[in-house]
Amino acid sequence: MNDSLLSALAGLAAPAPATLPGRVFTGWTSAPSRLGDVFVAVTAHGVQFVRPAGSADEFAAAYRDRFDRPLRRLDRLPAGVGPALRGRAGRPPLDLHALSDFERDVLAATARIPAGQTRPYGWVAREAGRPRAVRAVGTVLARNPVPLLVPCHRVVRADGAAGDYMFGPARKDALLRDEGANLDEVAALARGGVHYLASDTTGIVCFPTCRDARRITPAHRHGFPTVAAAVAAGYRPCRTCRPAA
DNA sequence: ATGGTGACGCGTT
DNA sequence: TAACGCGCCACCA
Repeated sequence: MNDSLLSALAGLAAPAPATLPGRVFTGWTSAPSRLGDVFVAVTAHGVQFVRPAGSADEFAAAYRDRFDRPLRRLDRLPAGVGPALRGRAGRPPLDLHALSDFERDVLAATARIPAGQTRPYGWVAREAGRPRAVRAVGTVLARNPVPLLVPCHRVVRADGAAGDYMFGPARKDALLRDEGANLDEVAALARGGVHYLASDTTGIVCFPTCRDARRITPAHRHGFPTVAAAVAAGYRPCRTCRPAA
């Protein structure tokens, strides 16, 4: 994930003035993405929504009802949005001012998951500073206003299953495979009760999709069902993927 | 040992 | 306010 997205999310941590939502100009357009053509709503601050193609009429009606103003059709997206939607490195500005602090924290944590890697819902909850709000994280991600731009498809269930996805579980799986995620290996490990991998040369334990875990030489690789078990065996949690302590 | 069930938990509407 | 949800874990058969 690129730094500009992270800083954009961080910058939004401060609540916007209450008057802002009604004053911000909004337009929409359609754009090609990794999920096919999508509807994209944009304000002066950045992308506000990414939704399935065909959402325009419904969105425009809701917008008129709420703000008493027509929704303008745009002929182009802000710089960086198109490439980011198509899965290339981009610098998509985001407008998430309408979200709660919790929602922003959840999306910011999700944005830190590298392409091709996955993290459990519980990991996002902990990273967002609410370790027990696991189910609330699921609620937030189910309504992620900017899928793809904030990669909620990289958040999976703790038991190794993919979990649900707003565009369908099959799409979630396809997106992850397209990013090079080692889903088959992860599934095979999970079947054996292994959810973490450790290296006896570095003494570090990782999530199986962590780039560091994937470079562990087979002879030095050890599987564990929990981080606690790995720690008890003398390993410490990876600083990159931060598995639960 | 694997799969189903319920209590639990939390932020939001 | 009570009910809801992209979850999690202990417990059971």
